[in-house]
Amino acid sequence: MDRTPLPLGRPRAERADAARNREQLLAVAREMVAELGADKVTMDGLAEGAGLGKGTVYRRFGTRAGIFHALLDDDEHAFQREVLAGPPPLGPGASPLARLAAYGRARIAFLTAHITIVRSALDHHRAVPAEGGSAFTQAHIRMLLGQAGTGVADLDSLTVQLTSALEGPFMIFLALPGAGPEPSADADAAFERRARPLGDSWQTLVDRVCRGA
Amino acid sequence: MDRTPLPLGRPRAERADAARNREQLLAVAREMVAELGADKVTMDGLAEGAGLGKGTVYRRFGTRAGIFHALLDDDEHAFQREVLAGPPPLGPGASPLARLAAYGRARIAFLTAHITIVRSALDHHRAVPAEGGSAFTQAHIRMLLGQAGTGVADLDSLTVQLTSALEGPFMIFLALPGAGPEPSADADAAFERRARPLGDSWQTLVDRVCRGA
DNA sequence: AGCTTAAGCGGACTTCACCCCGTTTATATT
DNA sequence: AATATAAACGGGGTGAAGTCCGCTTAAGCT
Repeated sequence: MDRTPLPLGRPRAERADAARNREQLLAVAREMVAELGADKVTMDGLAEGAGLGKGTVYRRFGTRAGIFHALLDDDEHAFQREVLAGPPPLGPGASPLARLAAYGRARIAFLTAHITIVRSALDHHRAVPAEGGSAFTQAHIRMLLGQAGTGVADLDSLTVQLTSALEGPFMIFLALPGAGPEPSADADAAFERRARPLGDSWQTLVDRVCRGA
Repeated sequence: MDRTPLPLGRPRAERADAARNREQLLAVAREMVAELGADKVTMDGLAEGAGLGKGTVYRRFGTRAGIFHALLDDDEHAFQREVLAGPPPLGPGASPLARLAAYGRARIAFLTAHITIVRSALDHHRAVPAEGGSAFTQAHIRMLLGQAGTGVADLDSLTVQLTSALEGPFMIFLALPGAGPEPSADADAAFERRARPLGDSWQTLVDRVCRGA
């Protein structure tokens, strides 16, 4: 008889201890980020804090950036769900241009809220769209531009540039106000204050870019 | 008598040995970049290759990124001179919009030509406009936008976003074709092929953004 | 020419990301 | 329940960035 209790085809389910350890590591990581700031989180420290070996941390997350990527993952998925199936104008139903504007504002809010982790999740050894949230941003912008009928011939290049315009400021071009690595309420507040102007500016940008042909 | 052979007021001139060593280090660095690729250049290796101590390398350049920054410096200055005092449309004389377009194309060419070093010159611990070439890009774009009379209220935010749109792709958003760290003629060629479309796209972008009011 | 001193120098040291591989263990099978 | 096996684990090892601090020396002074 062939009663495989697991989905066929898949090589194997995740082992129970592995799952438990991943949760444990993420919990400890979250705690360390809150307590010490993201860039005080070391692989050794995380392993020790979780009572596990360093090798285990690497098996789970592959790289330091991977930890922060995982930390972001839940929120990122919720965000993407809103975009793909939520109410308009962020979700489907509104005009492409309206969705583009709404996406920018929402993304800016998301990045602002997660700024320290977003920065730590950058893997300096590989280009960003490879795996990160920017891949989604890029794909979504690309789709909306296509629907909007901008009259632009080379949508690929435009997409890359708009993605940069949207996410670049957070990744590299905007100095963190506090400059210090510790999480500071002041820094957060100052960053919030920048979020709205950037959102407005994004709106202007896409309005004008799409008003072509 | 008071015949100071050195500029007064300045604390002290650079010592001769220091200058000699800096040249030496830069020469060795250039050689290592050409021979091994930028990310095989280590501080230890550089020091040893130059026959100097590691402390000296750090005194001169402060950080690994500093080396590449210094390597870029000459060309960067030449580039800036062209922009500030060269012939139009890159230099002064043309309309702001024409200069903006020309600047983008020129900057893309510059970044393309220096791509590996540009990437190595990124300091992941501080935001880019702080010291790098992007500060100049940002200032220049800001000035031209002001002159162009775009009708946009918040030029600061727009400037940050356009700077990101221009330089972001090279810094982080564009995967290097070869993916390998060694300098490959193929990778360079593939990168060149992306430069022109990006330039065209930049032209469209600024055309449309400025055609506002 | 000798003296003073601040700048320059060097390399041991620390910290951290990431690798490796022998050992342990959860799970499926019998 | 016993066994087989692939996955998970752990922690020592490696390479590189960046720091420290006592020694050396170039450059100005008398």
